[in-house]
Amino acid sequence: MASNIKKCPECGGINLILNKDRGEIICKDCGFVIEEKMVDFGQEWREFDHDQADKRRRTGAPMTYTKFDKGLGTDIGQKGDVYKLSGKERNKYFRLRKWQYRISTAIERNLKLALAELKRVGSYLKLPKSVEEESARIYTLAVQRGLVRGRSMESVVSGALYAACRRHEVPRTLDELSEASGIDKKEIGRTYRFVTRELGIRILPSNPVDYLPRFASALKLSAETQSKAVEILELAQKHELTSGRGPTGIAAASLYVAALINNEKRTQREVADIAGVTEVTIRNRYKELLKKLNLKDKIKTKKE
DNA sequence: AAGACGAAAGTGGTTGA
DNA sequence: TCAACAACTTTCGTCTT
Repeated sequence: MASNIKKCPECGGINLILNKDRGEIICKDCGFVIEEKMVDFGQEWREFDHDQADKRRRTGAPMTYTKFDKGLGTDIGQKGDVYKLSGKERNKYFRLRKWQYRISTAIERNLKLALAELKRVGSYLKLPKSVEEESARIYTLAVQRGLVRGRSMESVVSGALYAACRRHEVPRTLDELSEASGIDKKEIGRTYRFVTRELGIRILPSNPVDYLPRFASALKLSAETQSKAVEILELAQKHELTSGRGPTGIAAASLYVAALINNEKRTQREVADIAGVTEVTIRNRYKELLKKLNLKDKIKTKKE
């Protein structure tokens, strides 16, 4: 705690004065300006009771796409002032209310359902909040563009989630999403492509490296093996072994090789199951890795 | 006996005419 | 729109440890 007390660097005094108006901290003893041009993040008003708080606060709850109206609901009022108006004006209000109701219910009812589903799948896959937000945004856009028509709501939700995962570099495989949402893998892939194309969302081809940590921990591999796998992967990318191949296959093969080198052998079967590819694919990638990267010697020396 | 390896045939998706 | 094609899977038989 003692180290937390600020001392004046000039004279060593501890009588520092915070001058909020000027944004400065000044040493009372020697007048040295320790910090200046500070930004005051506090509120500049005071609240003594709830009424005053309501009046003085200028912000509300944080805005979020995971609420169907981004957390900012506004209705055309029903009670109070309306009844002070008469005749025409009052009817106008009622008409507006009716229209707002009609417009909003169609889209919002859909959004409410979809976002509930989105959260369910998201939490099942243990996705970070940022990804949920992103996919909610994508879904909202899709609904507004009428892209859901003719497709099941669930599949579009899954597609949005998949896209969001990719963009945030926490890729989940289509299989995982399929399992979590109960939607056919092909269907998710289709809507994913459709939605991203229509919305002009640019997705980088997913990087095998992003899969490594998850696979590695699922296989209970050591951190060294994991970083070894990253090394191998980078080498592989230099030799252009990665383009055109499925990223999961490459990631799996790198892990498999890395495990061999570090004497943490896993069977091809185990690695394949977790990565969601077959042994054959791992074998093919594995073969290529050995050939191009001259890793054969390394494995042998370890074995001996 | 289990795991690794390889060949052959099948599948879904992309591409180019 | 259709055929060719590459990547990946499935299946199955053989080899190694």
